[in-house]
Amino acid sequence: MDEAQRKKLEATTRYDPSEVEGRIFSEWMEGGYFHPEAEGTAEENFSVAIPPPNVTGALHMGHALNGSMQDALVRMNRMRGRNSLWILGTDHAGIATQSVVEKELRKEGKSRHDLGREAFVERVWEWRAEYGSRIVEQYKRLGASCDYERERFTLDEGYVKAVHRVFKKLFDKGYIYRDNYMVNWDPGSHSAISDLEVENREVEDALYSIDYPVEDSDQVLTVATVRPETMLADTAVAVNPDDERYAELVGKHCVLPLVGRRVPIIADDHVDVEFGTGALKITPGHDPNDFEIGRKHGLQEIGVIGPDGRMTSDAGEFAGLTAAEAQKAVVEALRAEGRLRAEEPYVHSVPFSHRSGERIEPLISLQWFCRMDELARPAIEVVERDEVNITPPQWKRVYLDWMEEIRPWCISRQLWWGHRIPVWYCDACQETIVAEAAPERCGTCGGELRQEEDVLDTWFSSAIWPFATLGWPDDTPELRAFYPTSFLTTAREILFLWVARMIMTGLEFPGAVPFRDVYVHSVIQARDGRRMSKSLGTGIDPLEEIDVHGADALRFGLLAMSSTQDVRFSDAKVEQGRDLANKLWNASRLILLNAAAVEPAPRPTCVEDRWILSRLERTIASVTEKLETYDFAHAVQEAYSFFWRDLCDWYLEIVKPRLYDGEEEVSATLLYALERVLGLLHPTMPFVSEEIWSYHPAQRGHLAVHAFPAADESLFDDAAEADVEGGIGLTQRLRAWRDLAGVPAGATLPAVIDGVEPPGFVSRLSRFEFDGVGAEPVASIGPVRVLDSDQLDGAAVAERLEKRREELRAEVERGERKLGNEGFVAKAPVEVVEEERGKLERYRNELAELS
RNA sequence: GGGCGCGUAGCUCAGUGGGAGAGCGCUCGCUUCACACGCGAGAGGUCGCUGGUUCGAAACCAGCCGUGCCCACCA
Repeated sequence: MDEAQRKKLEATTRYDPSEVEGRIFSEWMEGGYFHPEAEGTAEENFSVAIPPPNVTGALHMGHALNGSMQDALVRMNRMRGRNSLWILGTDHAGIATQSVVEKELRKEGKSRHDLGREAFVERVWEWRAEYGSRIVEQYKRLGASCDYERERFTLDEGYVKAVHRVFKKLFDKGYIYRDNYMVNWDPGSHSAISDLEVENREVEDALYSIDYPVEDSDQVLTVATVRPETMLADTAVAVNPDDERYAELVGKHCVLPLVGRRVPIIADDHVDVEFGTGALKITPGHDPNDFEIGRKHGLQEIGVIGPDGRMTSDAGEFAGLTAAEAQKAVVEALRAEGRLRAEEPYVHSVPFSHRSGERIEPLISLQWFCRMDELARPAIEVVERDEVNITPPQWKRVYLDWMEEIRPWCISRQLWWGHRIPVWYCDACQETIVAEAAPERCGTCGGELRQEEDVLDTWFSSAIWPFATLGWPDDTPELRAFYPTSFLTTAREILFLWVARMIMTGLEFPGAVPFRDVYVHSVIQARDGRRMSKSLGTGIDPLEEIDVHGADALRFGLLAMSSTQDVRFSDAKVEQGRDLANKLWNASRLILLNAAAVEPAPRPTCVEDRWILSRLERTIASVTEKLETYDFAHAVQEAYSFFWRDLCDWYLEIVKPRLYDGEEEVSATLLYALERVLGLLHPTMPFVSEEIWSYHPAQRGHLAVHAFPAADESLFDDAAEADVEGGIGLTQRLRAWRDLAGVPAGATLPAVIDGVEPPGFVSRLSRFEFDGVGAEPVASIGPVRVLDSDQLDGAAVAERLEKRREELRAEVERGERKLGNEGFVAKAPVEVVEEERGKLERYRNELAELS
């Protein structure tokens, strides 16, 4: 510490994160600490792949929490000397990014179709060049020690190569195929989306009952539906095979009202006898269940609603109407024909697009699919065998259940922004070519080729993130040094969407699990318990919290509030973090400005020294263990409590006289403790710990690459802990007695010791002189006999005394009752009974003294 | 319909069988030479309800009530 530093330390009584954080971060970057060489093996090294945020994204609390946890472990391992890589990058986020740019175009009065595909995609790249680094910069504000030199993007050149390789391989294995199939059509993004991008919401609709006349009879079959407009595409009516009411109708036909088409009456056990009339209209073209039934029975598939959400020409007179308009018109027409039997309100759950928010239109369309069964099997096994460990453990079951039920994945999207599917068609000879790189001409007939228009689901590329970012499919040094990665932290909502798929592709391609541990972190809710969401306006901006309280405060707060359950955002916890940073700063000022010039080392000379060293080392052991097991909430709270309570409230107060005296032993011990506390806290509070470290006499380089403390068990000392904790307890009782007896805060009271001498600090911290003479004892607190003096108010003392007697009587009564219970004495463990006896005796003795 | 959580001090949350805890808030006292983002001392909980297991339950079991999330093709 030079003179300028000393002056600054003396003058700065308040830690100011805004002055520190930018400067410290630049120093880290200049040091190149976050950019490890690709050396060694994945076994020796430590690596984490960040869940890539959307390139359109802004840092939200989920990122901030997840980032704080990853950074804590990455920093801890880096400090331990392991070659540590935290790979960072962004996801091209097909629909989200395309929408942002389309919105921009709309402001200019244009659509993407005005530009054409090529120009539009060019435009999205421009957008990305301008705005795509926002979230990366925000991770820097958080202090995340990612390797910013190895930043990746899911559409960059090498990544495209990896995606094509995966597509080709899966196609060659027969997993990827093209089919006309029922998909979730999102009219908002004009694309198919996967099951996982659909959310069901409760909606109040009307349930219509419609009479379908049975051919050559005066009977009618009444069907119930919430979507009467789809009756135009009905190709059957189904009843349950066991339903006796309709047994003789099966095999006959109905005649569709309005349409006039003959449709068969079929039997299928999907039909619920109890529901409505027990007759179900079958619309294979517009309902997922009906689609399955239709395929099973070989029914015709008619589509009356098009991709634009409007009725097609097959809808006859209703063609051109939107589905909603058609619904009204069809209902009116049915009413007019007297076919509408009933209409009643009906609440049911309806699929909506998670992407655009619009109601999903189930449609049959030509899409690319990936069969999942073969990929899922090994991914199930590695989790069953705990080769991939999921914490908290209840998520293992959830993962396995979902994987057992996995269905084909619709991987094509009707978008322009994304990985264009590497498939080419020859119109001349109808050949389909799947290739990793664009072929020149058709290999069969030499004809012109036309590339598939669709792009891949964004999650298709995210699924290979842990190895594609390391250079796969090439055999790169990075891949050898950092794959498999060490662990993954994630929000539970992407357990299926992303985590499961990474495990599947990891096993299929590099041939090893992508990570050994998956930690599913808690969800931080808004202050009022609702979800944090942009649309609800309930989001809390982490950047604002960083601006106001500092990154360390936010990191501490988020970790502290993130127990395994879901938890509401707590300003108090962030403020607790802010206060801790300030307390660290000020306690460090006390030590650094007063310590003698000595080497930091444990140099205990008395019981208090042995006590604090024991507590320090035990805290290091415990906090470390909690960090390693992803118990971040308890880790930070325990570090807080050791530092604030034990070190500041007690030890620093105890040793101040020795410190001011320039005593070398206590200086060495304090500098040692400070060095270790800074190291211990650095993974969770990197900025303030790094800043303070720059003033520490042992500082030879940055704390970010200084050794993380390993607990020194030789300093554990049960006897010293017991002695000092006894002294602390006595001090607290003495202080409480003074307060309740109305003694002025500054007064020193005379007393004598009758019994075991307490540790030396008790007298000073409680402001009692233990060598008082002459006066009568008026109170007894442990071994301390308080002597009468003119600073005491007799009435208050008497009142205090009586209160204590009351407490003791209650304690004695409690003890007697417990020990009088024969069952307790006979069945409880001996040590528990002995402890009770000891306590009872102490309370009886004290009560006797006071009477 | 199935699954997983949660209900502990005014608030947000710890606490998995032996005397109810933390942070914030509140009350009282401290301009004590690191820190008022501070120091000291307090007040404040029939641990959702009802049964059960146990010498002993906030904790274990059952049921109920309340609440949140995930999954699911009953029109």
